[in-house]
Amino acid sequence: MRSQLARKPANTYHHGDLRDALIKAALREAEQGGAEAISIKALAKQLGVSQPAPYRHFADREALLAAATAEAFRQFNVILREAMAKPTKQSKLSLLAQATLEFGLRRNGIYRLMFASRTVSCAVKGNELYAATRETFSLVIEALEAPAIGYLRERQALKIWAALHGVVMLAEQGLFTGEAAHATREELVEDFVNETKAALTAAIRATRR
Amino acid sequence: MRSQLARKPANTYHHGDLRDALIKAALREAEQGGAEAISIKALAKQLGVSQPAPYRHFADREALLAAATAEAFRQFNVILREAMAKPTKQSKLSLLAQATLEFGLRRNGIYRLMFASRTVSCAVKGNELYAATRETFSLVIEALEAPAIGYLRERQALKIWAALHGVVMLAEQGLFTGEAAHATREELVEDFVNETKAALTAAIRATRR
DNA sequence: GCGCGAATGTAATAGCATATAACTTAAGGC
DNA sequence: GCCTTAAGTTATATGCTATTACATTCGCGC
Repeated sequence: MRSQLARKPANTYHHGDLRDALIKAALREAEQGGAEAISIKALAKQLGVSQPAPYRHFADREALLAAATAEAFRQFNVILREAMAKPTKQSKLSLLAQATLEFGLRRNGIYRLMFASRTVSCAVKGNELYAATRETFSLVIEALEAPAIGYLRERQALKIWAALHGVVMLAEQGLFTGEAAHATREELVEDFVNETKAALTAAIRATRR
Repeated sequence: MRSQLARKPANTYHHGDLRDALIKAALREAEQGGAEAISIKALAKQLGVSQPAPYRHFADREALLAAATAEAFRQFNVILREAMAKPTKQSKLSLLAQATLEFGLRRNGIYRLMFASRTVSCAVKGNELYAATRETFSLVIEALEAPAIGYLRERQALKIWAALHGVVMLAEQGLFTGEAAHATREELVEDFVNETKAALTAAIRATRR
């Protein structure tokens, strides 16, 4: 098992860990230009193998994208977990929200790959991609720090996730310009976070009575 | 100026309105598979012209996508306007939200084209694409039916837009499954609408005092 | 350690898409 | 009516995906 980003040594026949190297390299490419920037041919050249070699590990380009997307979700999950564990006075939800915004903007190519519908929608139960996305959802629920009340907690998790996702997408597309620029992305995110907290405490109070 | 979806008649040399026909045909393709489904070559074949013919009207594929995206935004704007004009007891904001959700899901290929970052982010001031997206934003502001209070109205418009966009995207990717499925997309959207209204009335009350 | 099957990589090639260059046809102003 | 120019055509270069047939190595049973 060799270093995962390495080219194949010139005098060897087998790369050693091509599958993993392809995924890593694909993510590196996606960092800049999203899914479109991922070319099987280019990756093969980078890694020093012939063009068809990747097809030994992935049925087609879609399969590689799916694997790379799953890996991206896992990396995202790690970042969210770390963010929530940060020792600070801020709530877990606020930390998760800020981390999501930062990831979505600073690593936008990868973020776009993750939500490039075509790929994610091929996530089926039992899939590694399915598992990774479900874990993200679990982390959002965890960030709410609220007890289960019917499915209200799940509902709030979905809402805040959707809101965060929307902010990232619109921001990336330069729709925060003109008059709209007077609200920063961070402000909007904090608004959503506070509304979520308010809705949760209200619901909890309601059930106590 | 001939019918815009028509093929070129076999015995003529000029198509007559190829530019427009290309945009319309591109949107028809995008309806199914988003931006990726748009192929210059395929469009040319459909319209009965040679492959390079489209390049007389668009510098490259990106330019065609940008034009198609602008047209999609204009069609979207028309739909939003019609929805808000519907005679009903519901608020304009609620109508706009429902229309957005429906458009985003039922015509998802086109919706994805519209927000395929690569394209939208090339919207520059003075651009037709820029104009179309700004008009969408204006419609959201209009839907709020609220007076201008600093930039608070714009901020709420951005928030609800982002939230709606997020719901559409997550829903399309099948993330409303499992426990999450207990909240329908329509419910989430209505939640966001109500929170927006509440925030606005609160802000208006605050300034009156 | 030897042999053999499975895994992995290569060379050659087909097919499709973007894009450019050089040439042709039609339209419209003067 | 001529002549510029917009619009379309044929031919072609380049790049990507994917398949087929062939070559090499790994590792496991013996």
